[in-house]
Amino acid sequence: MESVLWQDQEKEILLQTPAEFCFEECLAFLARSANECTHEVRDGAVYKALKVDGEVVALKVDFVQGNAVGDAFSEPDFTPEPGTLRITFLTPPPKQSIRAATARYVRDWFDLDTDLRPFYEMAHKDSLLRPLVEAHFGLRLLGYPDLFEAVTWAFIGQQVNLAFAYTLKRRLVETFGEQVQHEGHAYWLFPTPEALASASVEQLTTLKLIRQRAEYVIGFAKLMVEGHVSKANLSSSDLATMRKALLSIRGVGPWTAEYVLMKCLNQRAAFPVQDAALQNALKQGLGLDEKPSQATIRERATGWTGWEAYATFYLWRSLLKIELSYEKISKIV
DNA sequence: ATCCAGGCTCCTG
DNA sequence: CAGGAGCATGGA
Repeated sequence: MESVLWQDQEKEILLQTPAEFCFEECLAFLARSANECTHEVRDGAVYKALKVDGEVVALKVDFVQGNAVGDAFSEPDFTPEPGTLRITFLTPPPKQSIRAATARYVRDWFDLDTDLRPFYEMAHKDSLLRPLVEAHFGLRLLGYPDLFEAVTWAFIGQQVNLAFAYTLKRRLVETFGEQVQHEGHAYWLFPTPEALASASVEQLTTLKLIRQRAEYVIGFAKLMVEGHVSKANLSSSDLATMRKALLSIRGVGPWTAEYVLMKCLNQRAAFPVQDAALQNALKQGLGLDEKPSQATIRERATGWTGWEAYATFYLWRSLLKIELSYEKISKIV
C-alpha cells in the first residue's frame, strides 16, 4: 500500500517523517555554531534561503506533531508516531517544479529517506554507540545536498578548527553570496560556482583562506561551471567509483572524499577515519590516552559495516556541548 | 606561549 | 611507496 509521504499546498509543503525522527535533535545539531550563516535556528524552527534550479526561495522548516499529511478523514496508514515536517515559503510560492525541488532538498537535508532501524539495532549492541543513540534518538545525518557547498565547506574545514572554519565560511558567503531579506531578517545563500569561478586567489587569501585552499575552491568552482563535475555525474551505484572520482579532484584527499560521500552523496558506508574529531570522539568514548590510529578505528568499527557514516555522525554529536531544553523521549527499536 | 584543529600536495630517499 | 616538509590562521 502506497502511503502519502508528502503534500503540496502552494505556500506549504508537508513531509511525512519516519518514526525514527526527532526534530529537536536535528535542530540542536543545526544550532551547533552561533557563527553559522547559511541557516538560522530560532523559535523551534530553522530558516534558510536556497537557490533551486536558478530560483531563490526562503524557507521556514518546523515540525508538527501528528499526521498532518493526507486526508484528515482517513486513518493514518503508516507509523505509530507520525510527525510532519512543514516547509513554509517566506518568499512568494514558486511554481510546482521549484516546490518539488525544494521538497527534495529538505528530504535530503534531513535525510528523511533512510530507514534508521537497522542502524539502531546494530548500535544498540555496540557499547560505544549505544549511549549515543539513546541520548540522541531520532537525530538524522544533516547534510549538504548542494555539491558545491559540500565540497567548498570541506575545503574550508581542512586542517583548521571548526570555529575558524565557520568564520571563513561567513566571510566567503558575505563576500560572494546573495542575500534575501524577509521581515527584518537577512538570509544568505551559499555562493554559486559561477561566483567563485571568477574570483581571484588574492580575493580569497584576503579572507584568510590559505593560498593552496583558495586554489582548490576556485578550481572546483571552474570544474562545475564548465560542466566537468556535477552531483548527477558523480552519483553512481558504486561507492568505490564515486570515491575515485572525488579523489581525482584537486584538493580532495581521503578525508574530503569521505566527508562529501557522507554529507552530500548519501553514502552510509562512507567513513572518514582520518578525521580529527572522530579520533577525539573515539579517544574520549573509549577512554584512551591517545587518539586511536586509523587501523585501530577500522578494527573497532568492524560491526558498523554499512553504517559507518551514521556512527561517525553520532560520534561527532557526542563532542558537542549542546543541551536540549525539553524532556526527551528515548525509544529504541 | 604552545599545541593542534572535522588535511592535501608535492618532494625526497 | 612511505615519510615528511610546507602551508598558515586562530582557538583553547
